[in-house]
Amino acid sequence: MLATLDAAPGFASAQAIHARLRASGTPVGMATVYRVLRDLADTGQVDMVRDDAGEQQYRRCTPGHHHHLVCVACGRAVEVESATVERWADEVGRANGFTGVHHDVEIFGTCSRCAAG
Amino acid sequence: MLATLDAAPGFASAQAIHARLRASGTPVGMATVYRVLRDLADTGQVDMVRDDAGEQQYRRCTPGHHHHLVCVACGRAVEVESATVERWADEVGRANGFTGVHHDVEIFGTCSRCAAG
DNA sequence: GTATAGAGTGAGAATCACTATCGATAGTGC
DNA sequence: GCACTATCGATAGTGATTCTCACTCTATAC
Repeated sequence: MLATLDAAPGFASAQAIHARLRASGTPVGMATVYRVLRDLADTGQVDMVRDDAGEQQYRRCTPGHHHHLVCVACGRAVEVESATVERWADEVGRANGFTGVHHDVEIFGTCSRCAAG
Repeated sequence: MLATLDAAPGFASAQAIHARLRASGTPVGMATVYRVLRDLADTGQVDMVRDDAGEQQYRRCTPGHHHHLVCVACGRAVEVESATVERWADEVGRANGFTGVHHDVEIFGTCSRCAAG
């Protein structure tokens, strides 16, 4: 399961993971895929986000707070950390009287490999 | 339709908008709500995001690029602009060889009114 | 004033991702 | 070997969204 996630370059949808497992000869059920993915997401071993189509996308991640730079063409994702944004988000929240502030940041673009053709 | 969106303090789900319209005596169909919302989103008159439950949330927005500071308790949303993040996102994209870079940023927290009780 | 074409609408069916349930099976301790 | 438990896969169910289609309303031509 984790191996399958590792094999993917970027984000993979639950549907895609299920299909890939079946294709590789593992007759795993939809329910199991969702169960395992939810557990992994709970324990912070994978990142879970919703895409525009409403599908849940999972990705093998290093633990800890970070953001992603995602290629819109191939789905490859680069992990990004920045004290700048963390500080900015905190400040914006505080300036508006918000408490318990957290944030989501995603950067999209076309990676050099895809841009090259 | 726009008036109904304007009446909401923050984000409103398609379901909620539909319910509110029906409640206010406008026997509008689900299909129409989604049609209009999609059109409005296409023309940039409303912002469309997906929440964790996979529902589409719509919000009346000022046109142009900006981000939101959203109260997790009441849903109230404050529009936020910052050259800092724009610059940072561009830089991160460029540093990793990405082109056509854009980004999504959402900040969450509890607003002072909700924190007060 | 009447007929017709066209766009827009609402109700309900269909679809899709996801979740809950349930019976079957494998594993464990006695 | 037997009873119990945990886990799994299949399947039915759920809820949001989209599609379909018949209907209505408006504008235009006659």
